Amino acid sequence: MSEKITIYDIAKKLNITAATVSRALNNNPKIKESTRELVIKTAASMNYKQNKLALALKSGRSNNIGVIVPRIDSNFFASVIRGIEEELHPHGYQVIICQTHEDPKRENENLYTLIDAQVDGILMSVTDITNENTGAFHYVLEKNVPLIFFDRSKHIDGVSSVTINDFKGGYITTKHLIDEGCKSIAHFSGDQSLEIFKSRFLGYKQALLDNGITFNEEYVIRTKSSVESGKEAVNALLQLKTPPDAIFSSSDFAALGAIQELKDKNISIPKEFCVAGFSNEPFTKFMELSITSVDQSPLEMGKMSARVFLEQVDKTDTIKIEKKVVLAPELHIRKSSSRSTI
Amino acid sequence: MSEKITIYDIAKKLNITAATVSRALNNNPKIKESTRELVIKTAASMNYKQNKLALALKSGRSNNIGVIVPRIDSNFFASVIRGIEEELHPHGYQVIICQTHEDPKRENENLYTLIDAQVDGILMSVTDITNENTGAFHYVLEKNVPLIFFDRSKHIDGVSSVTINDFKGGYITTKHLIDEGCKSIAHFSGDQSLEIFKSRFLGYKQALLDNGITFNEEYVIRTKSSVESGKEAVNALLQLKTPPDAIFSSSDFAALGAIQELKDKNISIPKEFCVAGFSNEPFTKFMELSITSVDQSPLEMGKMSARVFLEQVDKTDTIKIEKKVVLAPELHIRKSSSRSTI
DNA sequence: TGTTACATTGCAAACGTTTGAGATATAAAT
DNA sequence: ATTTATATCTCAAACGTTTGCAATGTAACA
Repeated sequence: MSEKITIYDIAKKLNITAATVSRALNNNPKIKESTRELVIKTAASMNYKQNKLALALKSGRSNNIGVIVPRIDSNFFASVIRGIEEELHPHGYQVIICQTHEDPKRENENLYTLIDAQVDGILMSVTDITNENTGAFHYVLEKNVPLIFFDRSKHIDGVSSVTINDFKGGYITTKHLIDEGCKSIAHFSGDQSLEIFKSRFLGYKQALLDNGITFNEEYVIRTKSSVESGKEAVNALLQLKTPPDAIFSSSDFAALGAIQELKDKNISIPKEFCVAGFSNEPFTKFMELSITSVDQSPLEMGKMSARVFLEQVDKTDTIKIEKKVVLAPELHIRKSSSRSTI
Repeated sequence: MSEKITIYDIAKKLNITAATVSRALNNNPKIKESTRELVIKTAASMNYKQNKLALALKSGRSNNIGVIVPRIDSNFFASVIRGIEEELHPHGYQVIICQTHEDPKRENENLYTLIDAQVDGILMSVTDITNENTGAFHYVLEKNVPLIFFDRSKHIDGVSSVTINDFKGGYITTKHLIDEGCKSIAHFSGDQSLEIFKSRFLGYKQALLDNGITFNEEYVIRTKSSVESGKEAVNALLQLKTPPDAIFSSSDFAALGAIQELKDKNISIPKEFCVAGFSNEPFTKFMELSITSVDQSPLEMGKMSARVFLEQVDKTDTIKIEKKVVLAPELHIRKSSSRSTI
């Protein structure tokens, strides 16, 4: 049943050689038009399909690209992947996805596996920037496989990245809270070994300074990206001698947790307390008390990463162009921080 | 820089043949222990990496599996993919993802592309069951590549599937609404050419009949899975001579739209009107007025699909085992339909 | 010493394609 | 008629593995 037919089968049928068949199918100009047509026609009639694996082995290119993310079931990463897939699909690339679950070991393992599987490029979001074991990354670079970071990046020579301006995201959000009349603004931060969280924090801090508000170390709390974590954090804040009157959270989930807890304590939002999140998760705009949040345009980020990859691939120049694309964050102001419109 | 080293390089260095190297590395018992150790050691020292493409060409197995979904940036599909990836990763499979955007043409194209890329199996959610052009599916089956449907399935001989019991999902949800005292229950349905929507509708209908409520054709509205569509639909319902007092929606998004519109019209939920959705999207439990919804356990569905694939692969028996796994839906009762707890 | 058995290793084909270099044929130019 | 150029095609190697079969070596046994 369904035996694989190769260019040899076509060649035998037409009494020509496999090389001619190959050239005919690849539109090589050295082939006479009439034979080309004949080959193409009989190839079709014999239901010939090119063996991609053989081609990959011969050419060394698999037409696969690898994408590594912490996890795929998050709106942000799923959207980025969608962008990547949509941009690369027309170019004949298939997308292989890997998850790290925030584990540097898994990250390394995925990198090695992808390279060993001969992918033509790797697009990834780093899990832990402090991980000094950059062996896997250099393994990628040695093999001359384009490597592109998106969102969570790491400074490595010759590696391009597509990120958003997290500093600005933190800045404009904090500024917005100040403009709404908030006097003491707290901050929920993620793991600051990741540059995105560091930058959001610095943007927050700078906005405070620029507006004459003294920075208070006590107001910065390390949270995880979960509702529960947000609840715990806001409770810690409320037990301070001088609790804040606003929160800029690096996570929409933590922001939601804070809001739920504040409501439980009958603290009115946004009148007494304002909250803003980050990522523009779908639920933030669905809530009755919709949540102000920073949009990271994940779809665009994915497409842009893919485009950077396309520029990079095929450039066999040893002079790698290191491209740094920085997208602009967009603050979506909603009820959780809109005192003016009430 | 970084020349590819092959088993021939190792062989040359040790003055043995490549075949021996290959066997040594693959733990073939015909190789003397001492040479095996020697080979392994020098392979490591030379930084040898097996060429997966060559292996794939030789064996005909790529160690890739394809996953086709309508779109990846939906919580449900992303979670299924996560489940698939986590189950298959330990077995050395990589996951290639493709999107159809509900377009049967794209679906066919993806099927052909994946087969041509020599994947070892295809796990997919169908876009349109009425699509009579089953050529691509048979192409897959001819090649003897395991094909497994998840969630949205299609009846094809020899194809396994992993779904949830949508009929039951529709039934228990409707029954729940009846138990809460709702007398006239409307239904938002998706494209009934898809079995999942047909089944949910039938479950809904059956529950009505079993409880002495006459089925009313007017109460069934075809919606898209969007907030906007839900708003339009509920408005249509409210303009009927005898509007319903509850909605069982096949989409959480449409359910949300309905709720927003009902609130706008000052109709109290759940006192005057109950709403229940389907899919258990994250936002349903985050809302202040949390939304009752049917959980489809996507993670479990993904893992189960992967397991079915693993059972199927390697079974070169022409007798294909056609396995139909049906998971149980779980109703998460929340505020939007809980009159009793108020 | 010759035979047998067994453990190791080598040889070469196979997977299906691409591609540089050589071969043949055809036509044009001298 | 001989050379030159060009168009078209064939040969064979290469990509890096795996694997059936043959070959070698060694030890035991008769």
